[in-house]
Amino acid sequence: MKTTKKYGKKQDLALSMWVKLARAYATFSKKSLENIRSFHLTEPQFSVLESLGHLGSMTIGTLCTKQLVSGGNMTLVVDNLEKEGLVQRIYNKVDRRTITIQLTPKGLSLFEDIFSQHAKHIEKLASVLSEKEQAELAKLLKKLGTGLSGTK
Amino acid sequence: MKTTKKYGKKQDLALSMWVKLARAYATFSKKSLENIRSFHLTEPQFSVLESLGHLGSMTIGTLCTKQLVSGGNMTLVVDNLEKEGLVQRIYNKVDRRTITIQLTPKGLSLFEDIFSQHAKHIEKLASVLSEKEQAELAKLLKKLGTGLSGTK
DNA sequence: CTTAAATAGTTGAAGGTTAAAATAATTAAA
DNA sequence: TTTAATTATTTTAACCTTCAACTATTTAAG
Repeated sequence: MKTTKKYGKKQDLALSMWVKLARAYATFSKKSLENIRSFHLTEPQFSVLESLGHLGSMTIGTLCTKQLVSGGNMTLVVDNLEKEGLVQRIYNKVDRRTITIQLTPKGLSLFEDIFSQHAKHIEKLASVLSEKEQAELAKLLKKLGTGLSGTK
Repeated sequence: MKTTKKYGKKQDLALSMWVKLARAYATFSKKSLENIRSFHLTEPQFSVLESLGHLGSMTIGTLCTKQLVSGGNMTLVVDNLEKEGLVQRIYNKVDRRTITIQLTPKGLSLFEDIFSQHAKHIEKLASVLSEKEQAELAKLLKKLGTGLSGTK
């Protein structure tokens, strides 16, 4: 294993947990990405389509909040989706600072085509764990994630 | 919640688990990164120093395996660490295709300065969960990670 | 030995990522 | 109202990331 026991019991436990979280995420993410690439999309592009498809049109800023990324980043991802003709920018009349992103017909059609396939793929990957284990893992991850969000 | 229940019970469970894994990782990673940035290092630079400090000098290829990244990537990260005078390339005589990366005195000194601080920081973040929960989470994450590694 | 295949690392192109600075528009304060 | 502060998005610079093509070296086959 990576972390040699050198920092005391509590710290070793925390470091070990963090290493395993990072590795599990990296491995799962890589497998998921293989599937996404087969649709000729990048991971962040896919996530944006997913948000728009499931929740409807929203502003750049809202997309940033959902995906936990910076504004500069989202500008580029939306640019690239727009080049592909999958989304379009709608300039709002009410508040002219905001821009709403919506799926084009092509984008909506793609969304509908690929998401059930993708869900099947995720299910298959997760089946490394039993349903009970998945539920327990989800519970702990949620506690960790939400607990951290409030941290300084 | 993000995933609206539309894909059947098993798929919803898997999707929900995957969303929580991604969020917990993103949040923990962001908090950890704040600490790393205070040492004027990027995350991959920090990881390379960690490997070299804990495990000793190794080739570019071995670093790639440890960090699960591509060769082209590691070339750049090592370039940037070399510019900072933290590591150096050692051209091997035995097999002239390989290059060993080792810490400079400056790099070793930095490693020794920052790792106990970083371990404390990770411990603090992880303390959102009890020790028992951390152990349980680590166990499930390990099973997921190693189980996936063998998947097609 | 000579050629072919495999291995280690670098390079270049295309995207993603952040932080900081710059624009533009809205809201609040004096 | 005029000015100041805030909000939404874009731009830029620096770094990370992968994949595919390329160089150099080593190993294996004939």
